[in-house]
Amino acid sequence: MHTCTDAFDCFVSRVLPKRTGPETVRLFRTLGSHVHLKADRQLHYPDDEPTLVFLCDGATKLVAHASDHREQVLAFHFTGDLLTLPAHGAHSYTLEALVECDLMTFPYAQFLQAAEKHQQVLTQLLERSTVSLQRSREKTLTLGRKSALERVSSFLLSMAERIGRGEGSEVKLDLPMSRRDIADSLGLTIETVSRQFTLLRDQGLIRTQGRSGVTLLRVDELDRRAGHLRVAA
Amino acid sequence: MHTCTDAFDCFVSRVLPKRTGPETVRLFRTLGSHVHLKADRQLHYPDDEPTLVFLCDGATKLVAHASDHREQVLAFHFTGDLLTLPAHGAHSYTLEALVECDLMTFPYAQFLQAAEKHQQVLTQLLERSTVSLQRSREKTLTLGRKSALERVSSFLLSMAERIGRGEGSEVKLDLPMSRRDIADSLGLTIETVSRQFTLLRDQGLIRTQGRSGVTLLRVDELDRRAGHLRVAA
DNA sequence: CGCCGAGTTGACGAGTTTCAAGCATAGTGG
DNA sequence: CCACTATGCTTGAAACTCGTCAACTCGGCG
Repeated sequence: MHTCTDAFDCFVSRVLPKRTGPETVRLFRTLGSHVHLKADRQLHYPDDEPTLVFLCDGATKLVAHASDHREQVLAFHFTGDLLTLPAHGAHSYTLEALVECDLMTFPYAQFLQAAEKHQQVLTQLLERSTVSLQRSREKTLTLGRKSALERVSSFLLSMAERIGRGEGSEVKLDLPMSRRDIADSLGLTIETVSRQFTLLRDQGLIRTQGRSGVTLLRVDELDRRAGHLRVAA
Repeated sequence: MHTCTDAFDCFVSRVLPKRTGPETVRLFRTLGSHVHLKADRQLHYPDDEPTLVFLCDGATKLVAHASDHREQVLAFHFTGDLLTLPAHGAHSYTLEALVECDLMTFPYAQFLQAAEKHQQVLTQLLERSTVSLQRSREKTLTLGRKSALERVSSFLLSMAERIGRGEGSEVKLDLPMSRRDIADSLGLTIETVSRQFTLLRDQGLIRTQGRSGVTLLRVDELDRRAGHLRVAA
């Protein structure tokens, strides 16, 4: 469990550049608010302006809502991630906790204004925004052109990269999100996701332990199932 | 037709902040290269590093390639847009001209380094990157959770916003992309796209003139077909 | 005016969703 | 500590949307 101060220190050390002066730290501290979210709770924020969120500890999902109660998970975030929660437009967006979370929130416009005098902060923001864009683009390809099996394989590989613990040639995962979250992230139904897990298990590419435990046994084969381009070699 | 210098001036006036000193202009000029692309040609660039591209004039598509010759259009760009062409990772990316184009290209890392001393340039980059991310997220929702009719309606509305000419309650569009490009952008086939156009035409929501001309007759109804959230009112 | 490629339309089939039932898992209380 | 229960996950069958294949039409260019 972190205190509010710990959380901010965490933010400073991860996002603000090294050797940030104490007055800069104070500046950003006054802009931010610390929020603690229990699992399955969502962040409340003014819908008329975007919010910058730093995830001090935990895991979250960014959800877009369309008409008819349909939901699409746009991204998952883990400890140390920085994300922008968009203002509501043609669709609305919410940030929901997958597990108990500590986060720092900043009004986007104010943060940006404060950051203008600190290039290194801007650079950090830009870099993280670029990473988010890159992930979003990968997701676009996945949703637009891939089959259910390819999507689930891609998902497992991408999670392995972000929260996997390598053990020899295997990679162990402890997924904080439910099958529903995975389905909403991949544009599938929970039933289809479940069927693909079963398929991969039957083919000996993964093993599952309980609801959240997954072990990737054959990363190379998963890569092929994911429809990744073969490296010309 | 623009000369190389015109193109750069265009870049300066649109991306660099007003009142950029002449030495700054020179700095960025030396980093960039001017490229002229005929329709259907693609930009060649070193695949090991990302490239920053400013579209001085024309229209382009950013395409991601998966295995098996499948293509996904990640984004369309029009005159004045700034975009980042990612380095090849699990998938490869190309930028292709939809019509004759003038563009300026910059090695991303070098540009960023040069920009570090010019906060306003960084701010511009960040702002445009954020817009791209926002568009990409909307696309994610579209591809993940919408039917063919909703996707095509969303597409038409988004194009109307970017390149539409309002005429009374109608909006006229001159689409620079083919049905194949639209299909590749929406994760559908050309046949399905064609069928949705026919449906919307039969319902009196759009009119088509030739291959590229589309007139949106009932924007409100298209909004409903697009699955946008009704504004609570 | 005629050609060629882009776009449209139709019939059929594959893959995913939907609906329904049964099972496992993790948390709860005896 | 173990049975109980609620919830999430898995499995199966039927329905439906969209993709595939094929034939045909239209529009723009020589």
